Amino acid sequence: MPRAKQRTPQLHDHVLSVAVDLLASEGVAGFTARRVARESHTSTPAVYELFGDKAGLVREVFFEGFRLLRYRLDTLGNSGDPRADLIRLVELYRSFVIENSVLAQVMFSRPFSDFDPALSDLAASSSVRVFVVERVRRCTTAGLLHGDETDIAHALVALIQGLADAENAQRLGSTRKSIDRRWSLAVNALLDGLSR
Amino acid sequence: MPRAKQRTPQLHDHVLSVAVDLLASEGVAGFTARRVARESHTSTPAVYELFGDKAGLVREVFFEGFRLLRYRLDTLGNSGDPRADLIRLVELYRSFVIENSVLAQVMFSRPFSDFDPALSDLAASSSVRVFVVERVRRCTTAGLLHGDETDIAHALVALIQGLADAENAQRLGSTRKSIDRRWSLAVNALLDGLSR
DNA sequence: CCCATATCGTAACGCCGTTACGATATGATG
DNA sequence: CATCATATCGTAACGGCGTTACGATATGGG
Repeated sequence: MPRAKQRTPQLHDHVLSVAVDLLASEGVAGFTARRVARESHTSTPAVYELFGDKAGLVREVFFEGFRLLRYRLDTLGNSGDPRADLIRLVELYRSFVIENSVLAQVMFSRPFSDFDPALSDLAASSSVRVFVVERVRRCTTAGLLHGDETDIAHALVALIQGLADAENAQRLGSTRKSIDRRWSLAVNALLDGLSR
Repeated sequence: MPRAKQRTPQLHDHVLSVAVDLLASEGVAGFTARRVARESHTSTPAVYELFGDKAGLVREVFFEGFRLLRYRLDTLGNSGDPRADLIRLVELYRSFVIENSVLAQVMFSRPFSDFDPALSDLAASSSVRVFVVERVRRCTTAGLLHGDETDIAHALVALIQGLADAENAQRLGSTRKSIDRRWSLAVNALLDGLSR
């Protein structure tokens, strides 16, 4: 028998964890398959056997991002005020995108011209939206919002995404105060407009 | 005296025009300095003398994008119904982003890990927002919207951007009908929420 | 002890961004 | 008219990337 295999699922997980860290620390430009391999103390062909190609590596980081966001959302409680809970959902979503800005780029933009999420990959993002839909439904059943929950969730998520992108690109304002004010204005206006 | 210069401002403009076309036709992955040079019937060092580096080339495409968007917006008339005009502004903005999706990526995402728009570059995007602010002001002075015009413009642009990104990524829905419905719901809800 | 073979990493290929540098063209000079 | 100085040009090089062919290697079975 030949030598024991080193390119195991364990190594896969280790490399993926290193990849997520490297992406956060070095940004999109520093994220190369060779670099990930070196940082993981393995060889480049090992990474290619484990992930197929660079797009495959990015895809798994993409999935990991949605998993992390979902974990964060799951910590949200239920205060009995569905609209206040929705506001806190927005704040959590915002803080995730701001704190993990490069990861969020991979999730919501396509900074690597390789990996273009196919429709099947988009299931990851819909798993997060399912969560939002559920919190929206609590508002509609309480009579605080009116309309289709999925449509409302799409609108809310799009607004959050647009605001977060603008904030990340320093397009939303120059002071923390003005940025906060615009977040609050936009989200409250959207919810107000949906409440009648 | 040495030979006549070929790397003139005229060549600069020609290369830029080729670059914009190449970006649209080949996407981010196919957009390389070498390729732009070849397509422009010139040499790679010529492109580098004219634009400094690849980031400089992308930066000029970025500016050109905002110029084109601004031209489109300038075609908007004044119907006497400021809110309806704002809706048409949204539709024009949307169609621009959808029709020029790769160009819009360069304007609003950072698909090239080189070029990171500095604060001075963001003046380009603010020139467009100034236009939006003006149309919002017509609503506020008519009593149709209430609040600071700049804040409202930021909220509206962020929503448009988020919806357009979602639509481009096929995240906003699977049918034209549902996508249109969500655009309409979101924009009208935001304006409704700002109208009191 | 030797061998078959699965597994490994070195090194190659073509492409990229970038630039050094030799080739070249052209007006000025003797 | 021949020579020269020099600004301008494009070829070709360098290192790094994604990707992979292939020779080296380790290890259980005969």
